[in-house]
Amino acid sequence: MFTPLFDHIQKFVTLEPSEIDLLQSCLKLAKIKKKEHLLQEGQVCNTIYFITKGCARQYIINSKGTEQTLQFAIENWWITDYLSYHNTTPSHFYIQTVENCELIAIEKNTLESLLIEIPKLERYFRIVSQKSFGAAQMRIKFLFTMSAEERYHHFNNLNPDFVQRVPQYMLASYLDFSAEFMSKIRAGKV
Amino acid sequence: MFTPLFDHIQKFVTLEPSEIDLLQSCLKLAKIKKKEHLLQEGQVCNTIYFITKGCARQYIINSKGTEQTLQFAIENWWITDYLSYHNTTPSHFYIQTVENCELIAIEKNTLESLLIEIPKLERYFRIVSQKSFGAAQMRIKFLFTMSAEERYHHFNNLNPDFVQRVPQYMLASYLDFSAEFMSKIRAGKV
DNA sequence: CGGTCTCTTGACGGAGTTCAAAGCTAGTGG
DNA sequence: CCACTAGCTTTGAACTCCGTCAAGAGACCG
Repeated sequence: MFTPLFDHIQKFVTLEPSEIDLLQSCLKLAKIKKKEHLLQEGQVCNTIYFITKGCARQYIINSKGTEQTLQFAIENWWITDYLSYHNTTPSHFYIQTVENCELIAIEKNTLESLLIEIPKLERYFRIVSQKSFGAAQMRIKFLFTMSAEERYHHFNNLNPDFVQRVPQYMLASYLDFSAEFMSKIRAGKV
Repeated sequence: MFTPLFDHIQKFVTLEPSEIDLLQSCLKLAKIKKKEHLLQEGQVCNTIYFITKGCARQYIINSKGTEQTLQFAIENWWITDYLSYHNTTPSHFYIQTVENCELIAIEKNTLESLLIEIPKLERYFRIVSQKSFGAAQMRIKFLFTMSAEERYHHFNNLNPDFVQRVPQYMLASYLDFSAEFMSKIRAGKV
């Protein structure tokens, strides 16, 4: 039941059986229904989440009252607000499940102990977060250089299966255009 | 001469004197003139840079042939292309000095050895890159929710001293609008 | 089924781009 | 130390991509 996480970790570091046992004893699997919140804006984030099944997203509510999705997380992705987590400051974001999810939630206290007991995890999270940062840079590049239509087609090509899983208005906001415009792109009326 | 880096590291982890000696023996300070490139698009990135003096930026050239700055790095910031670095793939970015710089360049080989010799550095880089990732998320939030004029004023308020240091067209592209439009914002003609 | 989300369509408007030309500034070499 | 030049900034007019609004059509879930 924790195997997706162990598999993911073993891609980057090799844990001893004893370390796996220790880690396992600290983990809890949670089943969360669709549309539930893992984090609310204004709340201090002190948990990190690893999705083993389903899909979650990080979003904000803009000045017009519309939700805008900043990030999706699917199987084998971590999701949290690292700024709020590290600085113990109120979060600017909501984190919400998009589908019924199974996920591993690790509290800050637990994680801090684990990182001390199993220093290899420092390496694991270092590599994972450097890659995430790299991916965020690429995301900004695409937002900068592509038109709305190009972003849509590009995303569709890279994630043909994922597109089915989320409502179109969420994807539209992730790609930074309106749901109406997305509809026109899909209809070829643009 | 390496003190800015040691100071920065000691904010997050405490190194033993022997570790400091080892680290020091592996570092080289480089003086780089303004407008020189540390990384070219298409090249595999196998160096990370810590700025001790000056300013550098990561940028791309868009389809119209215009440079667009994705990130600035000033004193006490790391800059590199982590995706190219980790995957050994050609970079999508240029990295270039904006001012005359003094920086510490660490090759991938050297860094990998250092991380093994001084495991605390794993922790240091984990924390730094998680914070960077958090900052990238905030950047995307601002790009999504603010108008061009709001982004300009917001950036000016947060970095009043920095704005003087870079040409306006670089800052305009970083904030994702044209140099001409920036000029109009500054003149209050918008 | 009934109501609430979600998606579509068209008309209109506006924030920001593009282009071209002129004005300014700073660095460089004589 | 001045003059020249290349790079940077400003300005205005025309244009365009995409947002907003409003209304209707589906689709899904209880």
